Amino acid sequence: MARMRMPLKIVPARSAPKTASVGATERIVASITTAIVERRLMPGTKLSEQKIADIFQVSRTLVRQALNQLSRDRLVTLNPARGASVAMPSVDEARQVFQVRAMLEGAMVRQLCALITDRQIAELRTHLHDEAAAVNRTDVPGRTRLLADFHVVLARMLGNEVLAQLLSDLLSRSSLIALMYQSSHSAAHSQDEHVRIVDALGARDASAAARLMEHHISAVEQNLRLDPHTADLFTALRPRG
Amino acid sequence: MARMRMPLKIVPARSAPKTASVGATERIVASITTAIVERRLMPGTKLSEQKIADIFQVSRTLVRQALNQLSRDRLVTLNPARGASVAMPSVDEARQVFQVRAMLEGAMVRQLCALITDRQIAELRTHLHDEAAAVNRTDVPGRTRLLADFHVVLARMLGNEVLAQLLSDLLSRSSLIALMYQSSHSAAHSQDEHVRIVDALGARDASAAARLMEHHISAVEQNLRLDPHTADLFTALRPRG
DNA sequence: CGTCCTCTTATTGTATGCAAATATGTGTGC
DNA sequence: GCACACATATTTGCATACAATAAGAGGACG
Repeated sequence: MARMRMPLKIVPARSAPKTASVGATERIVASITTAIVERRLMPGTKLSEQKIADIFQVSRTLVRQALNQLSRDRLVTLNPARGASVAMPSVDEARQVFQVRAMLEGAMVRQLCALITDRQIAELRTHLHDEAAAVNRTDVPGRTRLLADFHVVLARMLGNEVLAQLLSDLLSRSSLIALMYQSSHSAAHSQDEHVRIVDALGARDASAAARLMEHHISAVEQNLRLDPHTADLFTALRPRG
Repeated sequence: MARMRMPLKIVPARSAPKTASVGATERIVASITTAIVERRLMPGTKLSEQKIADIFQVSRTLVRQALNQLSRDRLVTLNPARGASVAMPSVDEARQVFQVRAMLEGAMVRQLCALITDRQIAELRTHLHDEAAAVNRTDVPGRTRLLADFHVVLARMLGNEVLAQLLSDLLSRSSLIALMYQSSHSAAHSQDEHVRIVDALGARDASAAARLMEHHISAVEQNLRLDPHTADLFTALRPRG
C-alpha cells in the first residue's frame, strides 16, 4: 500500500552504520525528537507503533521503548490502549516550563559570572557568530538548534551535567511549545538578546546577566499566542487523520 | 557475608488490588523507588530482571519498562548487556544535584513569598508538625519522606506541576546520595531549618527565605562525606553479591 | 603453580505471537 | 434520514521464545 496517509516524516536518523549497534532504541528516540523539534511532526500526530517499526525496520518492542522514553520527556503523550501521539502541551504547562526555565537559567548565569573564563567568553562569541549566520541564511532547523544549544552551552560551562541535561529536556519542550503556540518572537530578536547576555557575562555583571536572561525567556513566553482563543483554535484544527 | 544472595527486599507495594489494572509498570517503579529511598536497596545492588519479574509475578517485559523509567530518573544505571543495578552517584553528580536544587529552590521560595496565602502557610505549619512528630518517634522512612515532601509541597503551592515533578526527581536522587555518602546532617536539624524557612515565608521576607533555603540545601550537602577517601571506601565495600 | 583458552551457563536484547481493547463499517429499526 | 447496535478489523498490552552477549568454571599447556 502506497500509504496515502501522511508518510510520517521520520527519517531513520543520520544512519552512521555503527549507530545501530550502540543502541537501536536511542536512534529512534533521537530521530523522533529531532523530527518534532524540527517541526516535521505536528502536535497531535498519531504515532502508530507498527508504522514506526516498519520505518526503522525493527520490531514493535524497540519502538515501544522509544515511545516510553519520549513520553517521559513529555514530547509524546501515551493514551492507555489508544496509542502514542505527539504531545500537545497545555497553556498552563507552557507557562510552567518557561517559569522553571527563568528560575533555573537566571540563577545559572548569576553563578556563571563568577566562574567564567575569557576563553569561555570567546567560545560563546563563536557560538553567537554561528547563530547569526544561521539566522541570516534563514536556516530554520539550524537556527532553532543553535538558539537552543546556547542555553545548554551555558550550563556545560558551569560544569554541571545534571543542569545541562535538565535544561536540554526543558528546551525540547520549549520547542514543541513554540511550535504549538506559533511564536511571534523572531529568531533575530532572540539572537540579539543572546548577544547582550554574553556581553553582560563578559563584563562579569551578574545581576545584569540574570536580568537579561530572565527577560529573554520572559520575552519568548510573552510572544507565544497563549490566549485561550488561539489555543482552542489549534485544538479545533488539530490533524484528524 | 550473611545473607548470601540478599533476597531483594522489594515488596510489591501497598497492593491496592485495583492498582494492578491502572498500571502494572508503575507499581514496579513505585516499589523499587520507595525501596531505594527507604534504604532497603543499597547502591550497587544488582537488579536481575527475572528475579524482579518473579517477585511481581509479571513477565520481564514489564520489569524492563520499569527499569528503563528508573534509569531515566537516575535511580538505577543500565549497563548494556550487563543488566541494571541501583545507581551509585558520583561525587560530582552529588554536588551538581545539590547545586541545581539550590538554584531551583532558592528562586522558588523567592517567588512563593509574593504569592503565598495565609491558608497555605497554615498548611505548611501542619506539615512541619507532622515532620516533627516523625522525627521525635524516630520513624526513619516516614521522616525521610516528609522531609523530602516539604520541598515538593512548596513547588505545588506555586501551582507549578512541572517544577514539582522536576524537584521530585531531584529529591529521589538526593535520598540516594544521602544514603551513599552517609549524611551526618541530623533529621532534627533539617526539620528546624524547615521551620525557619516557613517563618520567613510567613513574614513574606523573600530574600531571607531564599537565603535560608539555599543555606539549608548547602548544609545538607556540606554534611555529606564527599571526600574522595570515603567515596573510595564505599566503592571498596560495595556488595559484591 | 599460574595463566590462558574454551566450554558451559546465566542473563540480557530482540522478535514474534496471542489476547484484549478500541475504532470502524454495516445494517436495521425508528 | 438519523441513531443505535452488532460485527469486523486494526492496534495496543503482555508474555513467551529465541538469539546474542558476557560471566564463570574447568582443563590444558607453559
